[in-house]
Amino acid sequence: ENTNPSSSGSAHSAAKEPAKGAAPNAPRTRKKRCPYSKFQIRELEREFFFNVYINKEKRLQLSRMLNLTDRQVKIWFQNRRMKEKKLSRDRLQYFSGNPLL
Amino acid sequence: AVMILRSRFLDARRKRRNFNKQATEILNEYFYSHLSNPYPSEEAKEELAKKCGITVSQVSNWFGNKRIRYKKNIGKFQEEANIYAAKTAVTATN
DNA sequence: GCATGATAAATGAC
DNA sequence: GTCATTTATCATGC
Repeated sequence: ENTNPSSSGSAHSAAKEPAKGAAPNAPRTRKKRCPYSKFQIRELEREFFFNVYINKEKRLQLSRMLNLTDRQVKIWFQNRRMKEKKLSRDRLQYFSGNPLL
Repeated sequence: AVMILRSRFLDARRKRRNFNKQATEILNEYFYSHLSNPYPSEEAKEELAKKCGITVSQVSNWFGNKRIRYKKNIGKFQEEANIYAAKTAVTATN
């Protein structure tokens, strides 16, 4: 369904700098958020279930398979760990209210 | 039984419910009275959450959304800003 | 139909 | 690494 909009440059995807070296001012444009496809999410979740922390080799392998950058996979795992922590907090708060236990 | 609670918990997360008028009032009061730096501390968030009857995460969400949407269209919030500016001005003089 | 709350990518401080 | 945040997107309320 979805792949990187920066699909053109395969190897080192030009995530940020569109202009060449010419631009004197570097107002490094923030990369637009692009939601990942169902397939990408499934594979990331699968690996996350295996190991909450991913090593560099699996990260590179996964990034190639999913057409994501190494950095994107790394960030995804960081965000996913934060999500897990928040889920735990919310669960605790929700069930601590003794809904009907 | 546990499954019911679990599903209820999952449902309750993405089903959006508007905050009551009173909570929105409190949040807006804080936001517009700290417009130069609308970043409540963790302690302030907890106090706001308690007063509004919502969670700290919900307070963070509200301020995040408010900051970006205010910045993106200040004109649209001008009327609202004036209302709360006047309101806080009154409380300040008292 | 937008307003609004929650979540998902992406950045930066530390 | 965590974590608060920015931003766009999603899902719902009305």
